[in-house]
Amino acid sequence: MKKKVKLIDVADAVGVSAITVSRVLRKPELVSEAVRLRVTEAVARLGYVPDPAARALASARTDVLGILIPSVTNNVFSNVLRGIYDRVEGLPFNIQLGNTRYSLLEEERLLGVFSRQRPAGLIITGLDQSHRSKTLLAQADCPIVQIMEIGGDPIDMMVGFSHRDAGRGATRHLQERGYRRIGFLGARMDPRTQRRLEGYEQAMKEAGSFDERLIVTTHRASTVTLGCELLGELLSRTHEIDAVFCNNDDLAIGVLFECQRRRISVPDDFGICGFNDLEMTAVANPPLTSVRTNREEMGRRAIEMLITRITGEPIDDPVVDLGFEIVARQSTAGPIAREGRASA
Amino acid sequence: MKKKVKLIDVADAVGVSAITVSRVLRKPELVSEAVRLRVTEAVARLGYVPDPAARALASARTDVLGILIPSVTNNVFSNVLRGIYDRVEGLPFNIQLGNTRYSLLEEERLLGVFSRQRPAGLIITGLDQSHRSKTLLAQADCPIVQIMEIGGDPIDMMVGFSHRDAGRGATRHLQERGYRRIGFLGARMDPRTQRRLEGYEQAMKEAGSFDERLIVTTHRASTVTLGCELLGELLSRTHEIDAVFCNNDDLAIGVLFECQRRRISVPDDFGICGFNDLEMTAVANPPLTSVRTNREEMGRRAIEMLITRITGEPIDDPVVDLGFEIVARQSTAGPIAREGRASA
DNA sequence: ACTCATAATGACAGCGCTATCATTTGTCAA
DNA sequence: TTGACAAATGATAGCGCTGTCATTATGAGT
Repeated sequence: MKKKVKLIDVADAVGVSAITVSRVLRKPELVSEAVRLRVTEAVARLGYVPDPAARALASARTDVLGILIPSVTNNVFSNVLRGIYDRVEGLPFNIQLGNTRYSLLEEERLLGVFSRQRPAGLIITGLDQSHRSKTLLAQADCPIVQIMEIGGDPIDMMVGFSHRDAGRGATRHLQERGYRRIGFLGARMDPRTQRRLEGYEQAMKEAGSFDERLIVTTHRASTVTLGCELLGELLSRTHEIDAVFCNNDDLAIGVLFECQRRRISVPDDFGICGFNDLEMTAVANPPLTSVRTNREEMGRRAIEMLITRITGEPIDDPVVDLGFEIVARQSTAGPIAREGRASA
Repeated sequence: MKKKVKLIDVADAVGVSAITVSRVLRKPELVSEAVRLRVTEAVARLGYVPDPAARALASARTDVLGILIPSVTNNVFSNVLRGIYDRVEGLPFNIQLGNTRYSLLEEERLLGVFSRQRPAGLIITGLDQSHRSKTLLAQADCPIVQIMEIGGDPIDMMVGFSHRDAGRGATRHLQERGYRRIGFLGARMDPRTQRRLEGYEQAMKEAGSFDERLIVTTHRASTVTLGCELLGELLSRTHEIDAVFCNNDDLAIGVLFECQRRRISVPDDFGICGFNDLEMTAVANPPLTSVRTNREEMGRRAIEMLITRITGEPIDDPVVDLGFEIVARQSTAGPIAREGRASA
């Protein structure tokens, strides 16, 4: 391994002081063009790359943007991540990803690790941080964006949408299409799923058709297979069901598969509404209605908000509501008019 | 923001020197038990957390394990990631994730960023690094694991399986089940997909049924919708097709959906074999045959190999073949005996 | 001509920690 | 008792960079 090229090596090569080279790299506007060009050339020629640790130690600041998400395998978060990586491309920042695995304790631990690094900015998922986490965030001394949801007091900034409204909107859509006995299937009951359930409950109560037996939830992570199982569970409780609002599209696809298997006709006998609008829903048979949320945009916006704050520009609104859209497809086209649903 | 607690603060509180506190944290076996206990207590009481930048600068070593993967949205890699995060939990290391987006240039750039941090270990995807990347890796002075594939000379260590063998295995499975005119659908033609195609070609040539028109590939990222489209493309070329080997399960699900739509009977008229064995394949209608690969295990093993090397223990074999398994399900149960396939 | 502001560069210290070597203390064989 | 050696602890000197202030050169205003 050849010896590392340091700032001073570049400086010596050009015949300036180390600090001038540093300035060419950090604040080029402070250096005359002539010197700047010679330094840039020498940096390239010698293959100099700054040492991030030394830089962090000396400047009490890093180029790290810390991201805390609860899962790397969940589609929803990887979509957000893609937006984040997209937007950060070409900018002088580095993404550091923390996987909290839906654990508040792990979130605290990672926040500790991150904040010791004096990040340039932080992105954290959701509104429900622990008290200790909030303390850590308050001390972090960098811009912070909470993503996925909006509501309550932002720690600093927020970008997301109201899961409660989305849950209510999806349920109302089913009601408008003529479904009455609408079930709720929820897995991985994290705070956002919880609020979608609240929206569902509200819509059902408003329609006077709320019934606890229609709600099936589990803390297990959601999968397509689980969608099949949960539908089975729901149907075993009561057959007087004519639609289901699934908390995400994996469950919805599972429900669809299970309906195919049980020869339950979708949407005539049974309506299905998913959540997240994964691309697959559009080509299923029948295509599935789902709630579209712009997750990549959420990632991009979060980065933009951080950058804006880091560069010291003013922010118009610290809370950005990205909204949602009910994408109505055939799976909720409406029931065939008849008394209740024929048993499978 | 309250003032940061430093090593020296802890040392003063206990009445020892800073270096002793450092040793309690780094190499506790060098410190007497009495002192160690008092220091540990003070660390907890004062809430001291070491500064990673200072540590990195002084020791020329970090606790960072750098991971380079081509995509964060692709299931395959997020499964590997999960294994990695699982295995690293509780260990004194931090994962730093780099997203190369299938770009060798971005891989080089990230490798530069990573190696400047003097990581404790590196995990990199695949065998096909650029020359510059290989140079950087050779200079990295830390253990390195190449994941996803095996073959060729390992830079240091490897864990994965032969994609060529897997592609051949899947094709042979279709042949054994009586399918003859077997198409190949491939998206995102990365090196691994390429080698699966080679395996397919080999099997088809061995059976004397190779035909270029049976191969449909694209560089677009694979999606379920794309699976529908590619099947359409394939069928528009020739109707004499009785099965298809899809390069991953997204495509396979899309093909299945498209078959449902075109009323092509699976598996009687048409066999479908996917790749990766996503959980969803097992509950589709009919359940899809797929090639199972243990991706989480791959992540875990990669971490274990790094740890073993970091702690200086000997490694039994630097190349670990995790193999694959053809999970035969109904979608390849075999064609109904008749002349060719009836046109849709 | 002389101040004063501005631009361009440099000297120096120090960020918080650990590697290295030095020193102190305790232990034991001769 | 004494020297030799190991165990425990400390003093010192950086790691590679940037913040801060100082210095020099340049030009404008009176």
